[in-house]
Amino acid sequence: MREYDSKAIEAKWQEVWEQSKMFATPDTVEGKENFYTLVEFPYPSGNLHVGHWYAFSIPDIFARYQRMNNKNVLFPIGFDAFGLPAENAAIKRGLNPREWTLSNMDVMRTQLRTMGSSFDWSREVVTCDPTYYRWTQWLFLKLFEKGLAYQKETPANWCPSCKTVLANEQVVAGHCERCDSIVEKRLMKQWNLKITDYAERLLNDLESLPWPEPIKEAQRNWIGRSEGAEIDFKIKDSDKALTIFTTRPDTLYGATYVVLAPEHALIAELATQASNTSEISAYVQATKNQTEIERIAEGREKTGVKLEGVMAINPANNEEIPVYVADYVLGSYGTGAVMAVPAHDERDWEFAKKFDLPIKYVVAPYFLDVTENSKTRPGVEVKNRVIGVGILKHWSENKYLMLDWKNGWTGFITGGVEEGESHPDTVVREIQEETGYRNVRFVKDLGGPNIADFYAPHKNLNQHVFGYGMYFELLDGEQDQVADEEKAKHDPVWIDEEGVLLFLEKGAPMGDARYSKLFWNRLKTGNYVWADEGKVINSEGFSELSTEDARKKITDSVGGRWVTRYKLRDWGISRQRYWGCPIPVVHCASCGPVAVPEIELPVVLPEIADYLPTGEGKSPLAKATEWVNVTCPKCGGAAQRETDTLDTFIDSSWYYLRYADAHNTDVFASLEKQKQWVPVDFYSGGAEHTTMHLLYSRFFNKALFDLGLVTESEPYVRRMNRGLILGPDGNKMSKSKGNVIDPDEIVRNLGADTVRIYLAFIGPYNEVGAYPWNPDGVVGARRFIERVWRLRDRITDEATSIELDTALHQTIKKVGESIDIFKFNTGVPALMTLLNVMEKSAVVSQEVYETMLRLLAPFAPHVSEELWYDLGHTTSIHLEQWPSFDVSKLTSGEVSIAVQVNGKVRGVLTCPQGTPEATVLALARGDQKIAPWVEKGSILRVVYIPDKVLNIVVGGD
RNA sequence: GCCGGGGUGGCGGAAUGGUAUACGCGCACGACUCAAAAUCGUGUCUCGCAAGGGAUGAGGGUUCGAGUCCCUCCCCCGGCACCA
Repeated sequence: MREYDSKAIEAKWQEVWEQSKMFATPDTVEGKENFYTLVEFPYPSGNLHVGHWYAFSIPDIFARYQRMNNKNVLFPIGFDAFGLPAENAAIKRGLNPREWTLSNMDVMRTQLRTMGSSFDWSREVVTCDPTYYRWTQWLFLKLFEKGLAYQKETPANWCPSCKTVLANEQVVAGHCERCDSIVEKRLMKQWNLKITDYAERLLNDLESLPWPEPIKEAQRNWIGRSEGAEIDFKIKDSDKALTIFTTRPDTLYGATYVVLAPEHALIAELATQASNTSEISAYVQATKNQTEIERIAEGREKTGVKLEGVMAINPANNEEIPVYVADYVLGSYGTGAVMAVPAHDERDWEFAKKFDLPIKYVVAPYFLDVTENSKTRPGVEVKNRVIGVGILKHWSENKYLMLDWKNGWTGFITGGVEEGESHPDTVVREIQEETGYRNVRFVKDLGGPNIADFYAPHKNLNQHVFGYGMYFELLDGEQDQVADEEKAKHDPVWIDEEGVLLFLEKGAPMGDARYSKLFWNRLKTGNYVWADEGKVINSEGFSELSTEDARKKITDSVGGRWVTRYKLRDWGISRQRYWGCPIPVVHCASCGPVAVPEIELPVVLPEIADYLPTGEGKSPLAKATEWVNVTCPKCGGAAQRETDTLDTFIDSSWYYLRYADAHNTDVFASLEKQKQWVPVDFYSGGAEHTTMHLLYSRFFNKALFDLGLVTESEPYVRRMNRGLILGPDGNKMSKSKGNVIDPDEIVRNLGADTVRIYLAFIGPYNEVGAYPWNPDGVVGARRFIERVWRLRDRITDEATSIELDTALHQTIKKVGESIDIFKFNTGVPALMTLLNVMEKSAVVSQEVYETMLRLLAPFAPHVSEELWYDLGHTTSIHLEQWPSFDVSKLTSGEVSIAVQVNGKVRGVLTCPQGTPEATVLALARGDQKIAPWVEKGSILRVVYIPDKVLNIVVGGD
């Protein structure tokens, strides 16, 4: 047979499929279910890279598979064509952004075809085309009418290089996501969408979506729902009060100062009351002008200024506490003011340490012992005990003194505090009594109390213990005699630093071990903050309540309000750019912002000569004065068009709807067509869009749903984030590293089918992995196709072996399952394994070979088509049905059973399928390899997993 | 720091709690060839002559049986950056 010429074959079939419009999708097909497979559409950057191949050619396998399973599959494609790169090209190279974009799209269309992808090009959507953005504008106006789009003067992220505003989400660690410049803050009047109105629904509706849990979790965190209390703190000598938000009102008694965000509205008023007005305004001014990056560069060192002479009153205990302004409190979250509880919040702790503010402990770590031996016993007397826990260091070595109790317990030196005795005195006394050491120096307090409940068997008491930790150093080894009575109870042992925690965990009652460990960690790390739950202490009538219990009770007692807050902020959608969808609004001096009448849509983006931003934060469109100046649609007076354009995330928030009805000139998508296709059955895209595009799009869809414009409240049924293809060196591909793989070149040399097979094979597509491109590995994929090609010459009409038949049916099952769950990296190997069996078989029937070709067709569409026709068929293999497997042919009737003795495999028996346990056992005992192991003892138990494993448990002797 | 995902041969990776290392790459040897490439065949976790032992980041646990489930710890990758 002739050579496998991938280039000629692929060109030929791509042409045939295109001419015959094989993949144009009708809206309905008799007897077929509709199935909508969507891949995030590309930005027309100019060139397809390997990442695009991974993004589009792999879901193409899935689309083709669904078609062979009798589905009417919509697999559309288009371009997310508005965006900054076009504008940058215009500015830097003097090109026309539209022409730049359109010519890039032409190049990419050609490249996309070389994949052999089965896109329906007849529904192509291009967001910069007026026939598309007409509807983007129309939908924006619907949201505007509904009150979901509004203008707001807000501090915006300002990129001095792009001369444009960025969304919070587009700022990466203080830098512009696109150009990497340092981002500043600037006040601007901008359009926003009220996504926060939908926070609750966006969160709750995640519940029933069959998405991967990590994606749902990321959205939950992004929405950031938290419940807490709003509590008013009165200002002394003033009728004012400030409202703080806290998720931990249970720590109210520990609040020792209050902090306002620099943006807080009350600062101006309070500053006049303070004696250091100018210092305060200087600080506020300084933080305002600070860029995000400067805040980070500060190394997170806390800064702030006290409002001298201004005191707030803690409503819980009426204590007067100072008020600070500090930038570690954010104006955009909660109420922009917090109560600071340094004992139970890391940030407050740092700030309090720096400004020497009081620290008050109001939550005790609480440990309830749940181990069998020492959990509290019902009906047994409960005794309160205050104990001192002493960590004692050796006088010359890095070792610590611990007790090894005869009852199996372990721990530091501890002792009950007696009436009138100080905590350190207790521990010093215990050290002398229990170990005889005399010369001890108290070094520092390790805090407390930590509370624990456990059962003490030697006293037959339930102990309710308040533990206080202390650190001591031994001055020398001078030692008294220890009483015999003490010696009988425990041995003192010196444990080196690394061994301390291990020794504790070995035998201490769990409660004891955990609070002892806490004291140890405080000693080693200096971190005294307890931000977790526990028992409330030092809080008047609320002491001894669990923190959870105390939250609402303390809130109620001070007249606080229980509220729900979200991290999610409204979506800023104004962009001071040219190359975007014009916002269809006219600003009138007397009527305010007025919607452009529907009949005048689209507001067409005018051609302009100069694409540079004005530099004052206005879009270059502001320079198109003829376009800008219009009459007000409402009053007929002079008015100006809005010159900002829309965030491109708006364009991509509804494109999946347009694919369902791409050519409709009356509506953006008719309800009838929507019902046929929406929701999207499967949506594949990049992990970077988990919280941006994916959340925006869900919001947009829900808003349209409420307007009766769409039929589904969730747009995407199944979602998968794909991974990344790295360069051969294991790094992200980049021109500077010189590790970029050019797919065009590889397709030219090895063929599109080879690249598809290799990408499918490289790793699991259902996980967000990163897979290095291995140039040798690609050759393996090519070799596989060539072997399939060569095998064609060996096919005959004779019947094939049972062995081959079994392998075939197993492969049908395996490959289908692998595609269903997007683990193509197990499907391709299954095909390779089948090929290995076929090559070794004396006879390969045409039927078996053709079945194998059908399994291969979604992966390698060109070569399978070529071979299919070569075998005499006159219609495309891609119109064939996916083969079905026969359950009875999945095994050859013989199975190999692993025989284990005490869990270790000692031999393998080949038996007819369904052999009963007794027979297998008898065979095992008669097997000369297995028998000696069985005979080593008497059989205690036999576990038999039919057709798989026989485990013989042999006992003692 | 917080959140999420992972640690299995030389490499990419496979494995409903049931014979760990499928499949591919690489490597070694052999066949074909004057020779090479291509192709085909055999081998390839590790220690051991063998019988057998040991390995899925480390340590413990549950189980007849653990890469898989539970606990403690270490390390790597991705995302977010003071969210009260």
